[in-house]
Amino acid sequence: MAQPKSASRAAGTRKRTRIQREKEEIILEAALDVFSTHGFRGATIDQIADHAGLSKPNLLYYFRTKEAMHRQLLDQLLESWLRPLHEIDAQGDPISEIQSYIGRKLELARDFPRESRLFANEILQGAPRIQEELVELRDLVEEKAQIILNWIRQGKLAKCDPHHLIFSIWSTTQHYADFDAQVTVVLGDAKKTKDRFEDAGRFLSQLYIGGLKP
Amino acid sequence: MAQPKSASRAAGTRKRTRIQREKEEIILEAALDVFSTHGFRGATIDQIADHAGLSKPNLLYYFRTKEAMHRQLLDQLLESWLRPLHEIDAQGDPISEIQSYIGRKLELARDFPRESRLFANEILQGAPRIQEELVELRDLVEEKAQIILNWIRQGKLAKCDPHHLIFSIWSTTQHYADFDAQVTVVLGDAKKTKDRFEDAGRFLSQLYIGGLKP
DNA sequence: GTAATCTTTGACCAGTTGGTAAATTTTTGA
DNA sequence: TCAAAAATTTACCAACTGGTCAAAGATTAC
Repeated sequence: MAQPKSASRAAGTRKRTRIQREKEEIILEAALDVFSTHGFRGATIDQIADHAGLSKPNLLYYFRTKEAMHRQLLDQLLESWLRPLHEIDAQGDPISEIQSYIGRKLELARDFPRESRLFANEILQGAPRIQEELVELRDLVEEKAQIILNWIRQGKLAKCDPHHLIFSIWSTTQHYADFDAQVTVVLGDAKKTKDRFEDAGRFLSQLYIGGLKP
Repeated sequence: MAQPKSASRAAGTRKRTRIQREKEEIILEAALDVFSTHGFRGATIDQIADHAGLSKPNLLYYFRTKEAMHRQLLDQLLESWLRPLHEIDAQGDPISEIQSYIGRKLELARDFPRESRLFANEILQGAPRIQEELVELRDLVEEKAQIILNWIRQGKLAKCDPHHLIFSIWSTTQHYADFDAQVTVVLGDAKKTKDRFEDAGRFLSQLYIGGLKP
């Protein structure tokens, strides 16, 4: 007999079997595909099951609800999402710290566009399922905003509002993942993804060096 | 007897009655609310009907399908959406042309956030319903990119990729509408919307003046 | 080998969804 | 005023939705 109580508790404490680990990974991969392009409400369990090549009841054996899949994806996402901001070093050179922050964010947008869109969908729809996590994000932003303010006070950076500086970096970098459909039409299919991100990196580098030099 | 064929053809050629004009406006207003927060697939006709204070069949008397409402919203949107870019004047002063373009885009984000989110939702989901319209957008971008390139050749603007310049302006300005839920958490509820957009305007002004001056 | 456990499936269900049909009520124009 | 047109409502439907259940099939540990 099935034991959904333990098996489907993906983040459970009981040790998971090999099959559990494999199937859960397959399911999350499929769920990421579907959630990131249709949003939570627009996605259906059947779609995810199709993508995963599993039956619907089989999916629900590993994750008790659609929301459980969504939640686990978001939880996994947020950690890696905040890491680049975390890595900003108060001891480093301000301009190059910000440059490499932009570089790391661009890499994330290039290598994990689905994750970016999953997050964008959630925020766009009012962030109903990640209010708590956003508080964590706010605290991290506050911490880094203070570092930036100190840099400004020390005359190492042009005077500016650090919050809006961070917002602008988020938006310009994530734009290439979230609005990929638009970017592709404007630049033409011919432009390869790799070139596109290199061009973007050059442009943003120049923009922020010019705009932030004291 | 009802004549859905003509009445529900919202953009029809037959002259519309007073009631038709009023109700269609009410419905589109409600549809904008719902579509912009849930996306096309996530929105239901019942929700829109509730928002509009009408019965579901009554809604479908004015718009034959859910898709018809969505399409009309997008059609109306795109014109006003492209206007700020249209207004960039090749004869004007480059830096101040770009400054006022940013200003106009920020105003749109402030005054029409739902429209911005409707558009964002559509692009995020791969722009399945507005591929044709995006081609129009591409041509306009190409035209303005040429103007910017000329400015650069004349030494009036720092050398940069005009496409990515436009992308960065789109993303930084629309961010305040599309990611409002996140911005509000980070800045705190206390910060009034008006102040927020003024701060953003100041920051972006500085960033682009510094980054684009030749 | 075999019993206990884990995995998968097919049949099913109640609620929701987009949309329809016909009858009724309201508005309009002569 | 009154009939034609327009607007609204009630009742309805088939397809889809998230999710359940019990039974059958596959693995595992001894």
